[in-house]
This record gives sequence, C-alpha cells and structure tokens, in this order.
Amino acid sequence: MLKKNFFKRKADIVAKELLGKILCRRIDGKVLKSKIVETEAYFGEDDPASRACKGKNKISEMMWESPGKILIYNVHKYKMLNFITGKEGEASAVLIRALEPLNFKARTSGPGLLTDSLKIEKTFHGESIFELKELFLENSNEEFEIIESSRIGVSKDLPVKLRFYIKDNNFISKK
DNA sequence: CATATGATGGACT
DNA sequence: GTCCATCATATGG
Repeated sequence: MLKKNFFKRKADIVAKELLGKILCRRIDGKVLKSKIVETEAYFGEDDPASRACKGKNKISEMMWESPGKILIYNVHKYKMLNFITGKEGEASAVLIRALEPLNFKARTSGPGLLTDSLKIEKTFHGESIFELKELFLENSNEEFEIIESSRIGVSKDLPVKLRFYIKDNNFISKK
C-alpha cells in the first residue's frame, strides 16, 4: 500500500514511480489486479494541455485537492482515471493511460478502455485512494526500463516529455 | 502497415 | 454552438 507521501511529489516523478505498481479493483468479492504500464503527468497553470491551465472548473478544481485523491472525468463517452499529486494547493495530476491485466482478461490498452474494463465509475471521483476497499494500489519490486515521450492526444503540448511507459510492454496504448 | 475520419457526450462560451 | 487528456472503422500502399 502506498502512502500519502508517495503522491506528495511532482507529477512527473509520481508518474514515473507509478509504473509497475499494481492497481487492484474489487468487484463482487473478487480482486482484479493489473499493472500500471503507461502514465502521463499534468501540471497546473503552466501546462497548456492541463484542464487546470484556464483556472478552476467542475473537473479541474479537483487538481488542487490533496494528493492521493481520485479524479475522474469524461472525454466523449469514456472516462479518464487520474490521481492527484503534489502538495495540497498545487494543481497537478497523473493520468493512467494503460494497464496490463494480471489475473483477468480485458482490454486495458487505453485510458478510456481501462476504466470501462475495471468498471470505474464517477462515484470514485473525489475519493482518496488510501481509503477505498474497492480500488487500491499495491507496491511492486519489478525492474524495467522507463521510456519517456511526448504526450498523446494533446492539442497544445509542452516541449517536455511527460508521458512515461514501460519498455517492450504489449499493453501500451500506442507504440 | 499507415493515416484519416466520424461517433460519441459532458462542460463551457 | 464549440472544444476536447478517445476509439473503432475505413481506406490506401
């Protein structure tokens, strides 16, 4: 189980360290485990791709909340799963883009697909990852190589590599 | 294999 | 109406 301090750092650091961690989803008494294989970091006012850059609104205000909270929002008919990072009062978050299913089969190679497969609903929005029994994280000691690249699907991006994924993993949303 | 395009729905101007 | 942190399908090489 990860502690609050884990998320209380810069979004890009947390995004990198979340790779390889195990995301657990409890449904009807069964625990579906999946490895996080792809993430993206989002900042606040300085990030043109971030929802927070134009100030607060219904979705982005959660980015100023305390680290470890869950932020869910829709793009088209899909939902995005984010974790709040950084100190409280600073807008930043990490988007989970892809998972590798460990003890079940599902399509999770994309941010919209993985939330569908894990039945992650908007009811998780605003909850803290430390307090939930239906959704939590497990640590992992696996070693792997991290690749950095530009973010995907963003109209205005920073000239910084803020997308991170595990090298040679087959569940990355795009290669 | 690659790139292009349309469907989709919520939030905002 | 417009803007998207998407996806599945269609088309061409």
